[in-house]
Amino acid sequence: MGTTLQIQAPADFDLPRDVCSYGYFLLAPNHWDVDKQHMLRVLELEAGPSLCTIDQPSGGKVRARFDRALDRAEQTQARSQITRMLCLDTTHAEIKSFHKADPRWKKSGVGRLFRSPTLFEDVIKTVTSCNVTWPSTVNMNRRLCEVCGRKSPSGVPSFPTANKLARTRVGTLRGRCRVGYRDQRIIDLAKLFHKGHIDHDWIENIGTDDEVFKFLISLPGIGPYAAGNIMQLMGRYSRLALDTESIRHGKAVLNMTGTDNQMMKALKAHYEPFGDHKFRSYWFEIWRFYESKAGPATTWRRQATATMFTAANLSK
DNA sequence: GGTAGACCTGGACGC
DNA sequence: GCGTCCAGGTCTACC
Repeated sequence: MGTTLQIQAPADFDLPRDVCSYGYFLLAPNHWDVDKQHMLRVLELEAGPSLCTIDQPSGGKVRARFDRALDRAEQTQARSQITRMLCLDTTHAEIKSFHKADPRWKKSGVGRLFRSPTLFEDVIKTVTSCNVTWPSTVNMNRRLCEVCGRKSPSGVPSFPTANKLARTRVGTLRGRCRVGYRDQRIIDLAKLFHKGHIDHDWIENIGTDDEVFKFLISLPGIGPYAAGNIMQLMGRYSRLALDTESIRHGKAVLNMTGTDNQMMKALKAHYEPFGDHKFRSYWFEIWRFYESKAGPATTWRRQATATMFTAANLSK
């Protein structure tokens, strides 16, 4: 008999909307069940991995059902991981302050961005999203779980821990996980996390945005785009994560013109009025564009998006 | 400080 | 089916 947890959620939290708010909800080991409108994924806990089904049956508390019994310490750990994934610690008041800065999103209520249960997983997912198209990111994450993850009692693999990736061979990551030149960088990052060289409290809560950005770009495989993205995944929305997709958005949706450098400057100026919320304003514009092309995100299936979100398709 | 080229995978395309 | 081209962000060497 597995454990079931009931987790308090903010009054404005809406599971399907707030899970299907950022692309990582489509990356393994996350699995969004379109028919049942619930999330399945394996969480790495103290006594080993456990498959967890997360839903919000009556629109109130979040329910998490596990495929094995969890002791008290594991329950605390699971609550903390789920809270991070779903941004349950982002209060209604914080969302309202975002809507005050950018009222376009007040009606839909969006404001929380889905993320991983750990900062480490968010960092590795970001590295796998650099210099590749979305289908490759989907495949890399699937293979990382299949090759390096541990299986829950139900036989579903987890996302590999920092400890595991720190001990994985370069050849395994390149040959079997197909991460390409990112192999050594992933191992180096895993070692930094595993050896405790990343101060989670400082990076997530104490350091200023400028200090944290400077630190992130000093890490292997992390440049300005990746650092900006990791910052938003920590709830720091004051910086943009600009890439070629931003250029496409600027041209197609904001009617901007010019060279790439001019476009980057214009994009920064465009989102400046949103201050500390600028990443969210930028992101929900992009997300709205994707949904106009592919339907509501709550209906997206991982493999379908692997062909949907190619530059060729989006520019059509 | 700015720029060019290498890094690697997988999709698209032409033959 | 095979070969070629291209997209994608980071890193390093060079000016």
